[in-house]
Amino acid sequence: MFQPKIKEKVWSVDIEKGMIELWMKEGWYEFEEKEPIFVIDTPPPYPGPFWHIGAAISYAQQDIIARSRRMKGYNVLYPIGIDRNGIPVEWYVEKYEGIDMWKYPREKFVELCRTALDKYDDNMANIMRRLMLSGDIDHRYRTDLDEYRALTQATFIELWKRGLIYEANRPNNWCPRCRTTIADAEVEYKTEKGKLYYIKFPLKKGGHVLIATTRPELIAGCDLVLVHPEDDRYKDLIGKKVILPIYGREVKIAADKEVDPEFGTGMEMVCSYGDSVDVRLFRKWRLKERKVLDIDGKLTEEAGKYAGLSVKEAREKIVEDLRKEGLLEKVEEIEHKVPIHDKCKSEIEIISMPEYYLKQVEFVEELKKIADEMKWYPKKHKQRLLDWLNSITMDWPISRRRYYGTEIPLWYCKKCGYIHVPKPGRYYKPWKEKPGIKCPKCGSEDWKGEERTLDTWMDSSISVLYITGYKKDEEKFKRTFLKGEKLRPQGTDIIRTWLYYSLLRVYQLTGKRAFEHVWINGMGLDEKGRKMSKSLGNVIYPEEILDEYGGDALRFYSVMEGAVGDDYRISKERIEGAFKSLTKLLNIARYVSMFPQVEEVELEETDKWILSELNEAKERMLKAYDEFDPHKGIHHLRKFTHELFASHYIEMTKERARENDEKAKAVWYTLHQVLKDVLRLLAPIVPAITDYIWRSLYEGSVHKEKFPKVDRKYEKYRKYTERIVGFNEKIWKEKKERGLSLKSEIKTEVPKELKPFEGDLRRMHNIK
RNA sequence: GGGCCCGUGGUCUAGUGGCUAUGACGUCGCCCUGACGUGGCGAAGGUCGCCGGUUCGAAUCCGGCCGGGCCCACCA
Repeated sequence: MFQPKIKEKVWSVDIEKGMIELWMKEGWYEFEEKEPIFVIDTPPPYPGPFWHIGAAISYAQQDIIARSRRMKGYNVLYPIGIDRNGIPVEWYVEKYEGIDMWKYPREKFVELCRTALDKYDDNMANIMRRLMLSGDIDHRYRTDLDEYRALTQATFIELWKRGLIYEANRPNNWCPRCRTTIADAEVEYKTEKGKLYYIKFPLKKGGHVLIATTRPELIAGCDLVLVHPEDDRYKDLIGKKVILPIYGREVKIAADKEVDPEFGTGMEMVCSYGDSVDVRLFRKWRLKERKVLDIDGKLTEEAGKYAGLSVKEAREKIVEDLRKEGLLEKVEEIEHKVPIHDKCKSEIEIISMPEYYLKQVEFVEELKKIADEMKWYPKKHKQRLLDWLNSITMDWPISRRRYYGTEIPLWYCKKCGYIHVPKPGRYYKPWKEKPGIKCPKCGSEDWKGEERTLDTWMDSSISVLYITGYKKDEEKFKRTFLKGEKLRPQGTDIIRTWLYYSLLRVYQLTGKRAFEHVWINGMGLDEKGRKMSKSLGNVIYPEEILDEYGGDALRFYSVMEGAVGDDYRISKERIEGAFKSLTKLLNIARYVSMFPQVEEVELEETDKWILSELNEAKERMLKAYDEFDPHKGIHHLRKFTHELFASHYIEMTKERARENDEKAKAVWYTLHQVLKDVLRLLAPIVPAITDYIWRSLYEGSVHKEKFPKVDRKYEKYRKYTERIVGFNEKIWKEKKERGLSLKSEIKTEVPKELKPFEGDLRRMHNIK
């Protein structure tokens, strides 16, 4: 009699692995036919040899949302994807194959990229399984599939036909390292120590003025010198001319109130292009652009004798020359911000190139409305999107001069320049395919295929359309995208890229807002609150944690730890603490498993009391799940389980449970009732241990269960909680102080408020 | 320069006007009972960032400051 069904006394990673294998065999989480539908547009991670533990944790948190929605009764569409387009794999191939992309046959290079990506694809999938993501990992989509790229191209073609895409030759952010134009959203700034050079510019009428600049190498591109209109020092010079040092060209002096008289000498030279201010000033003053830099970031013929030098070399050289000529007045050390490419962190130059643009400026107001309509978790991050929307002043350059991306599906007639746009639906590679038609304008068959690819955000930004069957399965699209609730979970770092571009593209294509819910997770930092990076040597890899503590412990830890949307520190010590909680849960179940399951019988007061507290924990936890923030409910649930249930209820009823009468059955019934509900409530967070326990004791799997219903039947019993806990603690303490064992007899009175529980309390404490 | 967020014992965390501020992890004692490699009891540890205001009463509301983080922006 009363033998536990659960044998293990300690939770273990091996049991967890066994559960994962079991689930894989059973094949789970097919998308079903029923409604309501809940769509989760999970960020497809980029494959690589290492996965950041913080990223891994955020996927676990998304899975908790998916599982909790399922248990709430939703049919959850939760696809898993891998993002494979773009620059990182190109670098990887260049580095590990020791080749230069530009000097390598494109077709072969693309093949090498694919092979490299495949190598890490499985690695990612394995970590996802260990994290116990309940999405369809086996049928994960990839953004470089022909089908996916065909959809990206189809959306390009549609927007092209609607006149939202155009080509223009404009100054843009140019990454010399990656040899491509990039969008403002991909630009970051870093603070750097730099030098401010004070240079003498001779005046045409004689004498000279002093101009301060950080970019002396760009003097060749100078087409205007500006002063503040109210600056008394220079009022007389407005309209006069200066002579550029080295080059001898004459340049006009003009007044513009944007000039800060306090900075440098209060006199500014405007060059093509030192920074984004120059770009604006060039447009404003209709200046003549001179291409001083080429695509490799080297100076051109325009720069005279400095042609062929890199920016750095040219700067040193020209400073030296100026010094020799006595034109360098002084050099000042300053800190300034330089724009860098978010992917490769190298400095960006502003260069004019012909690029394709997608209109975005005219959509900003509508997108602000959409930002307001969506529910944000947590609310505060909405501001980041609004800030970004408010800073958009130009359209989105979408063409990239790279190889591993979705090709721009266009051909140009070599004879008459006609642009051929193919029919949507297929995946086109114009750099190696012929369109197979005659030019409708001139009849020529001589075409030049477009060689550029699209910004990878053009692909990723339609993930929610791809997963809901847009342009492929109208029925599915209607049920999921149009009728379902859609959630976008993602990190703070990609609000202005992935989130913004998704909202823009989906709105342009469907006229709808892409999501009802936006859930923003915080970033995982190291134990001291610093970013994890290889250079700091503070990186923790998910495999390490998964091998040592398992996915359940990591998931439980992440829920115990931080509130949604805030950064949090990752601590092994605390993950270990989470693991201990799992062992405690296992042992609670082990105890319960000693007793048979019975039909509901007449309950004693103690039983009703714990059920009232169970309901309280339940209500809090369910509410937390509703708000996609299980953290809000988990502390109370843990307290209920470990303290009220394990320490108080179980101890109070231990004696009664060992009888074999109706009163014992009441305990048995209650024990199982509580355990089942606790398991159901915890199942989304710790899927392995809850299912292990469930399958050991009950029918089926806990993951096929629904959340328990709220039941306030015994609500009034909650008022006893404080007294019961207080009374028990008092007795424990008293026995302790008197050196008595907990089993030994004690003489005391049960307070009259606790009369309903007197029997259980007397047996528990052995009160005579 | 503008904006946003945050600031509770060593660490994490509950708590949006009201009993001596919650709990966890960790630390230090003691104890072990038949679900528990665990558990129980106890101890140390916080002027709830600082200052002022509102109020009978503030961690909680208001203002200012300090500190930390983030975003945006034209300092060449």
